Amino acid sequence: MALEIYNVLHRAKEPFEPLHEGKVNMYVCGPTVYDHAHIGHAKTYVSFDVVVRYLRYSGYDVLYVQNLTDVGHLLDTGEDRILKKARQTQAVPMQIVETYTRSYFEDMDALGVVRPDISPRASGHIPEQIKMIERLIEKGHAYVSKDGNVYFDVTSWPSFGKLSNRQIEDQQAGVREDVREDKRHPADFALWKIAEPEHILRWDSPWGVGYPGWHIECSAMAHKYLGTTFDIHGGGIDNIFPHNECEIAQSEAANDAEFARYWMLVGTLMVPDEFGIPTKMSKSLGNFYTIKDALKLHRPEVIRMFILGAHYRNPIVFSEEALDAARRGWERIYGAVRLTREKLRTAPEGEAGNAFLDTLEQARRQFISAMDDDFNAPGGIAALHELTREVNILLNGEQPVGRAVLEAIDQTYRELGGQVLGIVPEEAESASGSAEREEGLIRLLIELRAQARADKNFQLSDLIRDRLSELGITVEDRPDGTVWRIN
RNA sequence: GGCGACGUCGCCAAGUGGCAAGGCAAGGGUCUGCAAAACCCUCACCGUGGGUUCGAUUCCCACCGUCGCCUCCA
Repeated sequence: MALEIYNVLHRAKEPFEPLHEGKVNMYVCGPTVYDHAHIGHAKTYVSFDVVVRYLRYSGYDVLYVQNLTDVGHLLDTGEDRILKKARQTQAVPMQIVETYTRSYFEDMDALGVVRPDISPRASGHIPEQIKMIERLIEKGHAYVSKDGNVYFDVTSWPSFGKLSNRQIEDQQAGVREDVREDKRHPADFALWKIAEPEHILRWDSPWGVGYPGWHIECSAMAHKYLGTTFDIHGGGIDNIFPHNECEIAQSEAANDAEFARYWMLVGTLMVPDEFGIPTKMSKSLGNFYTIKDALKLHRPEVIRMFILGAHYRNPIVFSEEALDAARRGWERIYGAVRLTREKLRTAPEGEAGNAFLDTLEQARRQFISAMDDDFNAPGGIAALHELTREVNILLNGEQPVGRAVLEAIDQTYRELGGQVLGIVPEEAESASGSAEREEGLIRLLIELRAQARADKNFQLSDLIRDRLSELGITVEDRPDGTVWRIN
């Protein structure tokens, strides 16, 4: 079966057929860089990371663009998020942007999220945005208000609302309307705003000194780097309205062409509130848990395992217990990988045990069939778990296993668990000078302990094991020797 | 009020018109000097009520419940 994607645009799974064979152009809405990223962001970007990795694994040439919003994203009060943070910390706006952009990449790198090919910033694409706004005005889809702001005229675009299936007249008009608004229709949205004196993030434009609306950046930058029509647009489901909807309307109105062909939206990460009711994790609610904090307690692979344990479209509820369960499941898989690599150190040459290659092939097929089904990562992980049982049986059994088979096992884990899902580390632990020395010392202690065990001096052998355990090193005795790992 | 998603074993979570993956936890074994790990065994009739069908957890309707969005949020 070939790849199918659930297209939010049509609320159905559809065979994936890129515009240009073998090539995928993809855009994902990135973060607003005014604070550290939290694990809700991790869910979205790890999810799309796996999408990109799997597409590449499947042989597609992917161009992945993910923007950074650094201007125009306003608060209820009308204040720009970036400016507010700058005022609070007595910094200039671009310092804030730089600080949190670096923080964002630091977190994503730590989580093993492959960087987008292009990470365009809104503030770096003001001319492109102005140009698009001009086109919209020319075509009669936007107007300059009496206060000098430019708005998109939703009544000029009948298909407005097609992604979220909303009829503008059905919405409760004025629910959160700004009383100062000078729009023709409550649903009209800002393309360009005239800057108040204190609004120092400002640019010249045909309509006066001001700044772009939030939505126009994605349309302008997607157009610049991916063309008028591209394959996949991704983001969090919480931005389906108004943001994604506005992107579609203004892009299709300006370019006379379909915007994105497949829309993929990721379910929200929730966190229990004080009463235990799941609530969306968000910066504004203040109930967020930063990626940096999560990484202090958990390995990146475990955080990925937690996120990928549910299908990307579904919401997940965050808790330490859930992360803990993910950790145990991950340890099971990684334990088999480690055992494989340990055996590889001393494996005999040859094809012994090569009947196992069928099992590997079957696991790969199962994995691919899950991932081809709208990137069903939980199904992919299940395939890995089932493989892991077979690997454990093989490696703990009596039959000799040759190097060829061990290498094939390792390779399967590297590709499916490493390359695609990013939950299997490349190498055990890094081999820096001090790490090598540490490893040597641990092996020395294990040798001494083996001697103590041979002498039935269990008091000493247990002492060594206990003291190593206190240092975070677990020792396991196997029939063919002792293995160890750092917790 | 409108739009959308969801409700599957103690917990997490896939899935299918024809006897319900996987993980965690739990109980019982095997192995071990003792552990640990691993392996084996045990552990669900799919929110409620209707309907369609030879047959529904899977399709349709209603209801109950939960969440998201309705111009701050990945």
